[in-house]
Amino acid sequence: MISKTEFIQKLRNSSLRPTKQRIDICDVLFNREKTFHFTINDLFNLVKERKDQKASLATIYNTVHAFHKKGYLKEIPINSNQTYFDTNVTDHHHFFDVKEERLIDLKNEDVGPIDIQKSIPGKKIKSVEVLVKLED
Amino acid sequence: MISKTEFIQKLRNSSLRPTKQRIDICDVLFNREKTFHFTINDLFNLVKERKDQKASLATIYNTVHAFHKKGYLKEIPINSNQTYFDTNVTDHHHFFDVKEERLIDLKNEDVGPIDIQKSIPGKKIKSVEVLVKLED
DNA sequence: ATTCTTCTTTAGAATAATTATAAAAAACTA
DNA sequence: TAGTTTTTTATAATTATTCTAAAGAAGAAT
Repeated sequence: MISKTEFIQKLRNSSLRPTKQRIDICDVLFNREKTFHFTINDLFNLVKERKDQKASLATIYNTVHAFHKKGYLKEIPINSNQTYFDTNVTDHHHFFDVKEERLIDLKNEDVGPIDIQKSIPGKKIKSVEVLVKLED
Repeated sequence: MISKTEFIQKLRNSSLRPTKQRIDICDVLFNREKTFHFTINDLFNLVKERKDQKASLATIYNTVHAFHKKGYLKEIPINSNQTYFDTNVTDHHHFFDVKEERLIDLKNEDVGPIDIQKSIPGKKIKSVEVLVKLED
């Protein structure tokens, strides 16, 4: 359970003003047992459900982008009509159930080390992500 | 160099009528030394450049979807404003240069075997794709 | 060839995710 | 409290993609 004060601290440390909306979004995103996957729309609805506060869709977009930029959220590379984000920013991979449009975490240990034996001059590797598509 | 007749054959075998537009798109897509990555817009422009024939944007969409469904094109899982396709339908992976928005093939051999040590009940693996993001 | 049926193309409208805008509100500073 | 900067917000703009329905092309039957 992360306190409001902690969120305020963290936001300040990231030079993001701790607005009511941002604190609320933090609470929805990071006060959970497990990390989770969401779309902008998911998050918009989750925030809307709360009685205390609401945030406009534009704010959800702004905040998610700000958090992503700061490294508090990870974008999951899949082709979908909506962009998926992940509160698990550690190095890991995903299953994607194409039929149900559902993402499932895949731990690094469940994939084993991936050794990229090719390099591109002048470029370095930023991330290595595995996407495993599932079917019935 | 693949002949028009061959394209017509292949289209017929796939129960796709060999229209002028489809044959032209085949020529643009498959009559090349190397496989390549493209967006709908790229393809639209490539077809437009040709003097002999032009195809509407809707036809480009229709055809790409049809070819994808038949397994002649592969969709590359990345988050971009546009969807990328690949004429290389063999099992392989990609580098994505985020800055230049450029895709580069990564052979299976350059990645080594990927062993997914987790399974989801009732589901089987359809594909395993690695995306390596590059930065400067 | 001619007619009939089915599939395809096409322009344009519709949809939907995302981004841009600019004024009002909130947060910070002095 | 007044002044400055950042943020929120409603709304408009943008853009990739899908839908629609009419015209055109391809294939089949005669």
